[in-house]
Amino acid sequence: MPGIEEVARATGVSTATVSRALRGLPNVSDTTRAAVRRAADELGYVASSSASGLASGRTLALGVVVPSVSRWFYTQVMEGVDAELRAASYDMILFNLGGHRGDRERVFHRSILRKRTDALLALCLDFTVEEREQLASLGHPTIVVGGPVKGLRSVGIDERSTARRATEHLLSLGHTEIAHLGGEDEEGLNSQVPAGRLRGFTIAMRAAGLPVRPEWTVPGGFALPAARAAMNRLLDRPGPRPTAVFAGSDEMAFGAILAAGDHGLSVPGDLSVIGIDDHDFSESFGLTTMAQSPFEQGAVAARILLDELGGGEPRRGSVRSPVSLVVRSSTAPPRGVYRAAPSI
Amino acid sequence: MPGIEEVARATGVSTATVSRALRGLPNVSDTTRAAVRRAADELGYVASSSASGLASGRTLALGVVVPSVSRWFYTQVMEGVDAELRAASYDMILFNLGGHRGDRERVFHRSILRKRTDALLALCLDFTVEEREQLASLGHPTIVVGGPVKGLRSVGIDERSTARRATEHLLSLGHTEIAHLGGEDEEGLNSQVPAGRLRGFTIAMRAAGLPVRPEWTVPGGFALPAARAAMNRLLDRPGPRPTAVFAGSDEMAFGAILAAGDHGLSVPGDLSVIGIDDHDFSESFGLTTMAQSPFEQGAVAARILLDELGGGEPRRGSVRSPVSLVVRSSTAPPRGVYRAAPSI
DNA sequence: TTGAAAGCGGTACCAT
DNA sequence: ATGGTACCGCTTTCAA
Repeated sequence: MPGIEEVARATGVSTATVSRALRGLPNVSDTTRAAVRRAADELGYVASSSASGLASGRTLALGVVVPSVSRWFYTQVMEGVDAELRAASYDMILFNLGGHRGDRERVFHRSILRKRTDALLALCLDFTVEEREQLASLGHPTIVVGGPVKGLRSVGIDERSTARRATEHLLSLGHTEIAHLGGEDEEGLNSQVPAGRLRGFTIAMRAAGLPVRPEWTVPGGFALPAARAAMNRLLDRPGPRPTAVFAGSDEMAFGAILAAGDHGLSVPGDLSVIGIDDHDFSESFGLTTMAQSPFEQGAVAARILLDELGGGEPRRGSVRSPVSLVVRSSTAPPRGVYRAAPSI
Repeated sequence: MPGIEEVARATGVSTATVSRALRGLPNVSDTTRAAVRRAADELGYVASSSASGLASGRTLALGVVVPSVSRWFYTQVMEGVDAELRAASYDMILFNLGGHRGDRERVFHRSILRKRTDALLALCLDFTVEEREQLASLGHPTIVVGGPVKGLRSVGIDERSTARRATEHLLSLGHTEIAHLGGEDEEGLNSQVPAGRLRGFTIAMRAAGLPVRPEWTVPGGFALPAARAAMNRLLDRPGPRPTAVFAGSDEMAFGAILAAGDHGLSVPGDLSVIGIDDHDFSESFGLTTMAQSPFEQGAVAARILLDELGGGEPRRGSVRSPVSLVVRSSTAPPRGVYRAAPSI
């Protein structure tokens, strides 16, 4: 592990010139630069990030705060962020809250504030007032992906209109008995997301003059097993059953499809199911869904931060990421409703 | 963002004492330590990681090299690693190869070798000779999770015996016509994993006196859609069909189950399916599988590195992580085979 | 275009 | 138990 001095010695120039040459700064003759590069290569010299970080004040690292690392949405965002970081030669420091509310404070104090990063990207988190102040005091560019946070820029879809469009798809097929399988508020997670989706559902139902039945509005926990159980409980209820269900995420939609199977109901024959996400498995399951691209959202957010770090004007305001309806085979008109085939 | 000097000034002690007090080192009076702690808290002082890293030579960060971040196994390992790191107040630097072979060199050069980390944990990667030398020259403790690498310690399951046991489960049910849906060698990924699983399958079949039919030994790409397509092609073939399939991962097993459905075959009636992993979705799909715990593997590997960094004796040799057969509803005797119910 | 030298903000050794 | 003080390895003026 040679230091910069060795390279300087080998090249016969000063460490200042080595530093400049290696970082591509101007005012270094081509011949010198080439010689330095070669010497560095041969010696296997790589600058110490601690030393350059200390001296320059920039760490060339981005902090990413995630609620957990094992959910489709988060992994996709991370891939998107990472793709941008790689292109810019930035490293990624992963601050995983791992679902533990208690560790959250530690992550903030011991890690995020340690100046290990030049900027911060947070996923689907709500911040407390104190946390926001700490972030602000760091003076780092910050951005949020997935769910707006008061006082912070964000990149994400319009939760409400996405949910509304999903619901309208079911309505347009002729459904009127529609259940809502939603994500619940998880501690510390951004509650705007499930709330916005429920709101969009409600708006669509109201606009169609339909009631939102509380007993058909159930929390699905954002994960397959919980959603399946919740849907099974819903289907177990005496009385009429819904003919369609809007799930707040594709994973929950998978749960709904399985629950339908548990009850001997066919999809979409007896139950139409629509989700939000376009999960990697959705095509395989023939799930109709509102597709979003968390990869793109992560990439866009990372770009914004990198641009700012690169000296660009801070980009104010939030970015709305596009969504699109992907119709597959999990939605169809309810039994008894026949419509003319669309003309070609 | 106050520096250590401010804290020293506020407390009336030297920066040396502040440093000792805050890091919990001995030889600091209780009263002094308390005063320093309070002052630091009030001022919002947090040591700069660059500065302490430069001065101490330790970064309090662990590098984790992953082939990609969006696969179940990797995310689970990451969670396990992270749990240990949090407990030890270590940060995690994520080096994602993101599937790009070309970026791999950059990751190695620009990032891993930048001394940003104290130790390195790699997932399911094969290293080139050159890469191994670079790692060695870093002098950092290194470990691999998932698939043995020559010259490096590793934590992982016994691929071969796991596959053998999975196959034996099918054999014990009376199956003789068994297909193998395997992962293929992906560039830069550890080829030992799919190879070991295929080998274990072959061993079990041979031991049972059964042939391994090449046309029933198909690559499934380790992901659901590809596996489904591969299985569909297999089932499309004229002639006899397998009555069971051993999938090299649960995700591929899901693909096999869906492919069975595509062909109007019932699982396990017409086709038994077994996988390896115990994926989050496996219980929901009733998949029989050889369960492993990547979370645990990640945690164990991280512990080994942390112990070593903490001054413990380097732990030589590899760790075998346990697996267990979890029988669910995707496996049953082939049609026409009746066996006595097991006595209770 | 290049070099000299003063930090960057801590840590750790040596005194006291 | 505490303070003084050389560094740690690189970046960045300022001069030449």
